[in-house]
Amino acid sequence: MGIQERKEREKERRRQQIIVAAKRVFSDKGFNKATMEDIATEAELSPGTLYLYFRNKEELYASLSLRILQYLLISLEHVTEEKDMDPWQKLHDLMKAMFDVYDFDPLIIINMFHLQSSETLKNLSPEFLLKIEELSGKALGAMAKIFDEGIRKGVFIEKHPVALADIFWSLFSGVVLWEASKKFINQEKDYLKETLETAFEIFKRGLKAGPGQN
Amino acid sequence: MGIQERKEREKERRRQQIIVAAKRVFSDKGFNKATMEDIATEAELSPGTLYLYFRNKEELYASLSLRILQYLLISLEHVTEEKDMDPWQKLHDLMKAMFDVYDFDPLIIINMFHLQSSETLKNLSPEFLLKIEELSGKALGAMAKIFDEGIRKGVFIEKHPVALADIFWSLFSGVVLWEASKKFINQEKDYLKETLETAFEIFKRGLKAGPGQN
Amino acid sequence: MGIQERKEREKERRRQQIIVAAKRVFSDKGFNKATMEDIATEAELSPGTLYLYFRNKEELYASLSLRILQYLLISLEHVTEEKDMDPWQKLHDLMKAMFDVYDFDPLIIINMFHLQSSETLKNLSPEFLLKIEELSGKALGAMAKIFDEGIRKGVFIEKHPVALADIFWSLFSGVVLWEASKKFINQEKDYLKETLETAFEIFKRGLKAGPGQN
Amino acid sequence: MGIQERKEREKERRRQQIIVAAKRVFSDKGFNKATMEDIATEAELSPGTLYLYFRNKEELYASLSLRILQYLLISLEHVTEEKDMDPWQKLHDLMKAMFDVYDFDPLIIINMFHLQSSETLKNLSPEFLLKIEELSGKALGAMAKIFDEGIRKGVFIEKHPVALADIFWSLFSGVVLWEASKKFINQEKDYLKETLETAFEIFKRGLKAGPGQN
DNA sequence: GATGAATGAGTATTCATTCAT
DNA sequence: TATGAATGAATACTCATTCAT
Repeated sequence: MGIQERKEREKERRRQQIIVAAKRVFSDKGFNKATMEDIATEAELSPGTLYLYFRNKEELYASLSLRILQYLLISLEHVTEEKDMDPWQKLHDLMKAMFDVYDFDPLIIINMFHLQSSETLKNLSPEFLLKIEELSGKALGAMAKIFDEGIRKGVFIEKHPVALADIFWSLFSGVVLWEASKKFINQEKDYLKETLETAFEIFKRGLKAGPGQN
Repeated sequence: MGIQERKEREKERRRQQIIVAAKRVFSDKGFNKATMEDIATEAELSPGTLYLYFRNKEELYASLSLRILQYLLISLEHVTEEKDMDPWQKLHDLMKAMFDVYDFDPLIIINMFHLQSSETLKNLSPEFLLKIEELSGKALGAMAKIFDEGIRKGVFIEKHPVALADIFWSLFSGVVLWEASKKFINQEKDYLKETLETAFEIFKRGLKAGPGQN
Repeated sequence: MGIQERKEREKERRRQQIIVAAKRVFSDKGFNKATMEDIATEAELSPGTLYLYFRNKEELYASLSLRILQYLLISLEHVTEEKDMDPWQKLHDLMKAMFDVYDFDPLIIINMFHLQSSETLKNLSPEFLLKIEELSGKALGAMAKIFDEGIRKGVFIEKHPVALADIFWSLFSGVVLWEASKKFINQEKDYLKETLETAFEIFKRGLKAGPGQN
Repeated sequence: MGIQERKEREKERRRQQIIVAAKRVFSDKGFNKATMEDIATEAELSPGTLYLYFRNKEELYASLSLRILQYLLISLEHVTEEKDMDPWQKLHDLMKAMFDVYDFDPLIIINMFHLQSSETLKNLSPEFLLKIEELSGKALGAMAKIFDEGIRKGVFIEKHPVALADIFWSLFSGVVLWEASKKFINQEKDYLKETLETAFEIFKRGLKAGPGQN
């Protein structure tokens, strides 16, 4: 049993080693230009070995996104676990969590949007899609819970909490993606965090219960 | 001269014929899985002919996005041309313009995100990047003008108009992309318009000048 | 008949126009890299027109060599026509003729060796091969005649005149080709004429009747 | 170390296996008509494997020439190594070495002229050009050394030894190329060796120090 | 005759994946 | 387990040639 476990841990270590290498290579070259040999070289392994740990290139790629989803989920659970906290404070923490996620790995966030693109999703194995669905479902659910509380307490605008979660996530990911592409077009400096803060402020203001306006 | 002109028009017709075919094929299979032969077949032309009108596959693909950007720009100019219109009304029209764009070609909007991805942008010819930069610059500029007016008239929150334009665009594109990917994960029905309306409402509320809140 | 003739002359003019353009393009890019469109553009004609005057690319290419062979033949006939001239003087004139040919078009001489390569010869139409055979046969024959005279008069070494002509031509073409390739390898200055002179001098000395040596 | 070495030898064996197949196919079809797939089939390998051993088609082709250059160089070194040998004897051995080279691979000599053509040289990688330059430089140098000795000993005509080496090589290669092309034009029998012998005899006679003649 | 738009066969090269060792 | 040599399917792109005008 101890041996079994040690083996399991060893295997997980290898997976991580590969994922770390893959992250570097994919971020550098993008999905198509990155070759399995590049990744193997970066991981100081042989190409064949990668296939002992990942079914194929697409799945290795998707694993990166899974990892950031897991990180996101943990961050979100920290927020939702808190009982009796003011909804505005929770929202504030949620926003902070998103910054954390971005800081954890800005490039892989971009990759995750690539993953979201229908082209990549089409080519994933059903099991993998299921995992992604599960994780992102949980993450969305955690967000929705926060919004739900705020609505029930009468401090957030009365909208469907799931829709609010969707919008919140869309706003975040939209800003990250847009700022990333702006860099290529205009070669601008990195205004992402400022823009994100403004975006979140507007979202917050718009979320506040009370008379709206047309 | 008449002949010159007719030829020019004929040539443009061919370009459109190819673009329409490419749109179908790319939307169906995604950039990588779509082959030039697929597109040629769809356009009822030979592969070689495609290269008489587009330098390469990437540029053909990018042309689709250029087309939607042009459509967007025209829609926006209709809005900005109106003199003496209430900023809220203009914002309302801007939002309507985005719906128009989406209705014009929902799938090609997805393609535009692929275009925005750094991997694609890296492989585009400088001239093309310039065109994209020019068009998206104009579009952003038109949006920024609307926000600028609202700020100067004291009805919009005092933020940098360019940042507001960025956020508005990010929100729109983020929602479209996210809803598109949700379809793959959850196979949900199409809530996009509802979500977009809610998103816009929140944005509008958050934009209103007056005391904000933390 | 006058019309017929004028047409014929007009047609020949076009052929020459194309040949001149082809010469420039082939010399610049080599056979494979040069495209029919390049040549058409250079000749200020359309690609289709080239095919009204030449069956295909190979034959257009071979026509260039035919032209230099014709030039060579004329030069040689000037030499052989002279009656009662000292064989050494004739040999001297023959060598001068080769310099002329080289000066007439150094690059196309290189092309002629390319033509001689089996790859190109394999792909030529039988009629064309026949023309080449005829012309080069005549040229070789003219040379052989010179050597024959020298042998009969007892001033040249007693060898088969055709073999001597072959060797003379081989020496000339070998030096030209070798010097041309040296330019690519060593980027040396152009020693061709000097080398050619030395080569001819040695040949002449070696040709002299009398006791040889092992 | 034993394993390392065995692998190295195995790799070299593969290279040779490919080169041998390439030689057959190129000789048969010429550079352009020969496809990488042809060669792979001939070598009983897959097309992809060729690229594990040669960067591209041009380099595979050039490798054939490199091989004959190496063979030539070794033959020449056998000659130059001999101390205190009569220059005429050395020249005789040099000529014999050229016959050896021709016998070693008559077809590949033809290929070497294709290699020498500027068109091919233009498309070679700098490293490869360097290798060719080095090898042919050494070979020419070895020849020049023989001529230099003969001149210094007063038995050869007083000309620049490098020029003599150039002429010797030009004569040899010119004869081989010309005889090869004659086969296509006249379908003659193979007089090459005879012609070559005569050519060498003339060269030798012309080389002898003493009064020349105009 | 001249055009030049359209053709479509032809191929070098890449790279994810496999499997004998 | 790990290797890495070998595979071979897959495809963008070119360009000689044709033919309707």
